[in-house]
Amino acid sequence: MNIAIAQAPSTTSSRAAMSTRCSACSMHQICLPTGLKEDDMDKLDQIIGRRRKVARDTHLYRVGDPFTNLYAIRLGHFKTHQVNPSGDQQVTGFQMAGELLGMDAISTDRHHCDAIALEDSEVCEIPFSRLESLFGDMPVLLRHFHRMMSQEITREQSVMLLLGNMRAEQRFAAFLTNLSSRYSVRGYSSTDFQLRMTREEIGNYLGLTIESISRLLSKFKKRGWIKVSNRQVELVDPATLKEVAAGTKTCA
Amino acid sequence: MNIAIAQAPSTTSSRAAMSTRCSACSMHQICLPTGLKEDDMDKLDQIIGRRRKVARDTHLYRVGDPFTNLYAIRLGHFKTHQVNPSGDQQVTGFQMAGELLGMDAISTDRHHCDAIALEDSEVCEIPFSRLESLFGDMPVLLRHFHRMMSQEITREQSVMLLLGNMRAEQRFAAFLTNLSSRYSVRGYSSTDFQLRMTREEIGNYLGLTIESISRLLSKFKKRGWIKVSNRQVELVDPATLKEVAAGTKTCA
DNA sequence: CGTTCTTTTGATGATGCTCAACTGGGGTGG
DNA sequence: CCACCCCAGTTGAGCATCATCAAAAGAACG
Repeated sequence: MNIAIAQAPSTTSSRAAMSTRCSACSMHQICLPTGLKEDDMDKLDQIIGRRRKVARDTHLYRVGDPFTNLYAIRLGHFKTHQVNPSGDQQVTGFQMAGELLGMDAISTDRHHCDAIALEDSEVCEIPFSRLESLFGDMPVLLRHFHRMMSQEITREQSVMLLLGNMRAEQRFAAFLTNLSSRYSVRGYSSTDFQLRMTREEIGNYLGLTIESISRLLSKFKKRGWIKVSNRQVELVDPATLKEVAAGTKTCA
Repeated sequence: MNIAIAQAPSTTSSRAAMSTRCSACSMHQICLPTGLKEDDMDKLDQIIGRRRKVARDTHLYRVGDPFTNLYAIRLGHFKTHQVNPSGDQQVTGFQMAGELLGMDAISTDRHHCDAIALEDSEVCEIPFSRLESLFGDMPVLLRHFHRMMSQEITREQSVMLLLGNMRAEQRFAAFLTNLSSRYSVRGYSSTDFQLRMTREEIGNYLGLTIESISRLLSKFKKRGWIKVSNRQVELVDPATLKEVAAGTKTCA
């Protein structure tokens, strides 16, 4: 709960435009420009104002902030969370490179959640009104934008399934499996990765307590399904984890 | 779980185009054509192939069905649910007139959930590819479409908050309050309405059992917050219900 | 090397589930 | 018209899962 607001002297330099272009970005096969031809990608490049650094534990935006930009993650990891009237939070997602942040703000022109960097990260700032002005001439871009919004809807539906129907160990197995496949798509190891989030954040996301997460880690480790050392995780038996996630196998 | 597949002889007639137009529809202030001028609304009308009746307990679409249409609800109520590999379901939402169904299918061109009518209903079939062809010339339509997708994302986020953080009574109060405000927007009573869904469906949606729902109804009734007779509900003390939903008040 | 924060582990308890029996309304058929 | 059935819903008793509380151990950091 200790959100460091430290970002002091780097602010100006961090907002300076970096010369990186979509076509040179390793995420362009996943991110917004997917499917675009060279010249269309250039047009998109031109409206992307700046690449912005976001230091670990700092906010990219907060609930209530006016909505002007979508953000594409170039590098790093984020979490988003909602806050309800009585003050407790719900982590609604963990986002990684190539994913889009801020789509929930379109409906009301204000952000509905907080987005916070889990590590030092970089995002591309996409002014939404300028993006809209491109849609008329670039149906491919529009199409892919719709796919990304739709994908977000689908993702949230699976979280609803997870929170509404699954037991603790099933949720956690699903969580690990999900991370695994997302890293795999990005060309990283699907079996070895660092958890960028604390146990508390994982627990919050999965509707469980930090203690439960800790116990689940120990249990899975004892079963020989994973190896854990601090934040470093190795999925020793991904197949079994998938079965547990699917509910076809219980660890009694 | 008994899904009647009866719809036999009415099929052909039910799919016949009805002459109802967006401009004449009571939902056009809420639904897709929101904000459109007369002539733009006409263009939209022209691509909406048919108004289709969907009998109670029948599917509008199923998981895996190819995606060709979005559906705007003209009349009636629907539920959507997901099914996971081990066969159990999660109701992901209850939809009413003016709301859009099928947006989760855009990303993969296949439906990700089942949509089922809770009562005899009517939908407008919106061929998505034809809708896309309108976007170029009708920025207002595109804008509102984005708002509706974004709204769906926000809605699901609040369900995540509900499932992840709230106690049973809080969830149920939030559920009633949500229905109340949606009916209010549509010009119906915000305090008197029929539940179109079974206790089981409510429970599934809220991550609770049918027995819990029943007990909560009794408890709220005993407290004098609501009146219940079968599916008919009256919110006697909506203010308190909102407090309970917000978590500022517990019923110890 | 001490301080602080995160994580682990244990003991206890409450919330909501499971199982079971019962109630009541609506439809059907004798 | 009444008896019956069937299904949705209600209510109760016992129990499991996971939360809560507490304490100790381990990592991170100056």
